[in-house]
Amino acid sequence: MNIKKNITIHDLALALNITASTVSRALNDNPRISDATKKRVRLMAEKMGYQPNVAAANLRKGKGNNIGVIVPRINRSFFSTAIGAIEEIARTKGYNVIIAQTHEKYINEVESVITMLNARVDAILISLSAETKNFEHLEQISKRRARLVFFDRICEPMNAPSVELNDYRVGKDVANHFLDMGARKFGFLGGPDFINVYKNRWNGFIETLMANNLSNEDIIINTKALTREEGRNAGLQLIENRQLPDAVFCVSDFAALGIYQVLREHNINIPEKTMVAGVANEPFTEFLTPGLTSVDQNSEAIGKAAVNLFLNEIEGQETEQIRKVIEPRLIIRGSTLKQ
Amino acid sequence: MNIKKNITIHDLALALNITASTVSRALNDNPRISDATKKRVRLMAEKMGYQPNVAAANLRKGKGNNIGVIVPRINRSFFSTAIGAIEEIARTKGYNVIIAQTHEKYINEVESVITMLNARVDAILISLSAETKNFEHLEQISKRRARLVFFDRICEPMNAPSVELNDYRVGKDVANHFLDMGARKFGFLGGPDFINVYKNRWNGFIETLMANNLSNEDIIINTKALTREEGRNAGLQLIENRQLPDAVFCVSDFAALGIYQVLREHNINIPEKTMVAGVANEPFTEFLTPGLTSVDQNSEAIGKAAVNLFLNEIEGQETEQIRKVIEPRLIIRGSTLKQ
DNA sequence: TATCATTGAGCAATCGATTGCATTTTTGTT
DNA sequence: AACAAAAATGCAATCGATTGCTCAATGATA
Repeated sequence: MNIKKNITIHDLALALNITASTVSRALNDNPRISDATKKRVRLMAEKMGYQPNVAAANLRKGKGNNIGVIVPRINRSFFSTAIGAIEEIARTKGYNVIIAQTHEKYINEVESVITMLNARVDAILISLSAETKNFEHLEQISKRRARLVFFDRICEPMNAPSVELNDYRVGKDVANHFLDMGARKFGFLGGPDFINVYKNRWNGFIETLMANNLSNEDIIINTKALTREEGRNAGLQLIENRQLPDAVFCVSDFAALGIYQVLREHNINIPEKTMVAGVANEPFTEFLTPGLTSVDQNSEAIGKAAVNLFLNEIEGQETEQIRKVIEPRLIIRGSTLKQ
Repeated sequence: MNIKKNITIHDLALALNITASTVSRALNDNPRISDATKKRVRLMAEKMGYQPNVAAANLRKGKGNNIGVIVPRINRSFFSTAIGAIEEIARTKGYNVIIAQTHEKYINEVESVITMLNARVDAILISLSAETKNFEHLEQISKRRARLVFFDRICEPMNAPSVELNDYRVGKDVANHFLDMGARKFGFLGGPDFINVYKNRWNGFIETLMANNLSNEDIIINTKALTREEGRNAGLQLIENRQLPDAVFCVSDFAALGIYQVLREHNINIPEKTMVAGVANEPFTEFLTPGLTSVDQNSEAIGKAAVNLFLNEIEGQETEQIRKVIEPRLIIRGSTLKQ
């Protein structure tokens, strides 16, 4: 027969002629247990192939060892890299990482939060969906004694621990770079204004222009999706304009790509005629010809910071600031390098 | 005070003046409970904000509602897309998806398997690490009453359900395409031979050439990592050769990229002088100039098939074949299109 | 009306680990 | 040698849901 029942601490106790409590304490390295006993227990556990029943422990302790991560889409370089970083750290601390994607739908976000809470996650690290404007589901989290950490797309009013990119500086750096390259007329392709990320990029961009007595009132296009397709539409709009801008800033690389392609199809030279810059430093940006100037979001650092915010919190290190800002890095490539 | 204890089925039972067993059965839609009672229970559960304690249920039932997914790296377009597909389906069926990455290390794979088993996953969907040659840890899975499904990087001898790309055809299609384009001398940059994926690509490639009375014995480079860096090294090796091949097939886009870049840096025209093709259809391949011919692995289909293999199995639909093969799609771009 | 199904619901044990409190054993002190 | 203090271990309740078995109520049938 190969259907051996799972070994429990009671089996170990029996074999060692001690009680289950002692076994439990020994395995948890409780100081009340002598080193000798601990050693015996561990040896026997090894020998009998003991594997703890996490569900039982969870039930008793009222918590699991899980961290939930909710993002719009997993197969976005930014998110998958952040998740990778999160997983790496979480695992060394004994946490499992449960993932969910919202596909930018509010309803999916709500459901994922509930499911994760039921699965007894100790924390939810979340990057909000584009649709999310109501936050009741997130308030459930603390009521159910789990932690909440925002990253990237945060909800400022909730005042929860959060990690965000310095998106203001994203806009500022790009604007300054454009100015350095001699641009005087600007285009801007932005996203929904209620998402902090997009709002801040816009602010950083426009305020820097204004500080230089310039503006780009005419050529602002706000889109909802920031896909390549939307980028193409925006590009067509630009071309229909009587006068092309010297430089266009897109808050997303994919949208930038759309513009980029339309411009090239219309034989409008990048960067000589119009410069283009995006955000995310997606892998493909490097390989366009010319390369697409973009802003690296330091996704790995963001992921790491997010888990660490949680880990520090439960380890009682309140010293850490509750709101972490990661600095972006402007990657200058051919699309903004005029000779 | 806001520290209300969690509502349990006992609280519901008390409020409804029935027993916890009845509540449990009602919530699980057990036919032994009348519709009237079910309705009352559900209403009260809603009203009191009842949320099940999954740990308790898991403990009692001896299983969780989790699916574990283990891959080399999450932030690879292929894997993140596959995981995305898995998550999407799993969630609709009430499963949580727990992820882990091995970074191609055997030891990480072993540890992840153990942790996941302890977390009571119902299944582990795995794409093996490049180092994995020993499979004891995987045998644990069935002993602990969980299912095992391989995808992409599989272990043939274990004869477990698996989903793989038709990698033989990958090699074959590329070879045929090269032949169509008039190539007669070939380079090949491959990976470790004990990984099914690489072996099959090689076989498909070489056997197609041989069927045409050609070979490429001279120019085979096997590497371990298949990174861009390794690709560059391989590219340099090619150039040092007295005679460049007409076409080079790299079993990975990143490695192909390395070769591609080195060739360009040495002003060797692609495709006129040498054609290059890769595998994975990474997003960047489309945006190189010229575009990099590659083979799409249909990662979404692979992910879907993997979960479904598991889901069908537990739903008792043994009709499905246990070994699924997904067809690749050759994407021809400029890097192999001679005028 | 008596009898037997049938249906609906309750009882109580169970899953395996944890933990407050009690008890036993050991060590140290005078 | 006697006893307090400290160290090590045991006892038993507990976490919340599930489930085999028993019991009660309702209805059908002769």
